[in-house]
Amino acid sequence: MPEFIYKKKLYYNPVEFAMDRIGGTWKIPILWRLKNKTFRYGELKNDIPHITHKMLSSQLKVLEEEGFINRVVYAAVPPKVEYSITERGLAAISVIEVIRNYGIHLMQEFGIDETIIRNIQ
Amino acid sequence: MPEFIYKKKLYYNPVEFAMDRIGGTWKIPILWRLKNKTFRYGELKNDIPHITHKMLSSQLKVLEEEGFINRVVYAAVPPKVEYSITERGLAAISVIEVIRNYGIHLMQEFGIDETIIRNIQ
DNA sequence: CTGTATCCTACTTGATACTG
DNA sequence: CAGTATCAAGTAGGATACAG
Repeated sequence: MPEFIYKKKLYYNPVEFAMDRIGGTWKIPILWRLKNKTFRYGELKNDIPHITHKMLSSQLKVLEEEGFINRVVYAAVPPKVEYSITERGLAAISVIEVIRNYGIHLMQEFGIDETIIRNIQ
Repeated sequence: MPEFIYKKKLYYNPVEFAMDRIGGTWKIPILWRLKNKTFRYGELKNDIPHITHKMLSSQLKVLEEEGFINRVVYAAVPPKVEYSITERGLAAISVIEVIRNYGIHLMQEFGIDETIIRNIQ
C-alpha cells in the first residue's frame, strides 16, 4: 500500500503530492513573482491578471502555512502586508522552471502561435 | 495579453499547459508504467490501484489523441489492445522524474512516514 | 476484453458582500 | 488595504449499465 493521506486527501504518488503543494492555477504565478522581489498584497493583485481577491487571499494563506512564503504584517492604518519567498519556495522555483520550459516546448509542438509563446510571462 | 486558448480552455502560462497534458490523477501512473514496457488494457487496469474503468479508458484516449502513447488494436475475439509510449511520452517521463524527486523531497520535509516514502511506486 | 454513455457527488473557483 | 464568508457555476471523477 504505497498510498498515503495528507490533510485528509489520499495520494497515490509523489508527483500528486508535489503538484498539490505548488500547482493549481494561481500558486505558480504567485511564487514566480516573489522569486526575486517582495510584494505587498495589492501589488500582487495588480500584477497577476485575472486573479480574484478570494483566490489570491486563499492561495497566499496556504503557501504561507506550508512554508513557501513569508508574510509580514506592518501595524499601520491602512494595513500593510508584505510577502516574500522562503528557502522552500526557492526550491520549488527550480522545479517550476523545468516544468515551464517543458510547457513551452510542448506549446511549440502543439502549434501554439509563436507570438504568444514569445510574450508569455 | 500573454494568455491563450487551447481546446476551449484559457491558459495563463506554460506550466498550466504542461500540467493539463500530463497531470491529473491518472496520466502519470499510466505513463510511468508504459515507460519501458507495452501493456494491454487489462494489464494496466490490474496494475494501477484504484483506477476505475472509466478513468483508465478516458485518460488513455486523450493521451493517445495528444501523441503521448500509441494504441494498437489486434483484430481478434476477444479484443486485444496494446499501449506503448511514444517519443513525446518519453520526453514527458523525464519531466515527471524531476517532479517526482522533488515530491519525495517535499514528503520528507513534511514529515510523511519514511516507510511510505521507501515503498512508493 | 475493451470502449462508451449516463447519472450523481464532491471539489474548485468566481462573484459578491461584509469586516476591522 | 487586506481578509473572510456565502452562494452559484463548472468540472473531475466514481458507480453503473450497455455494446461490439
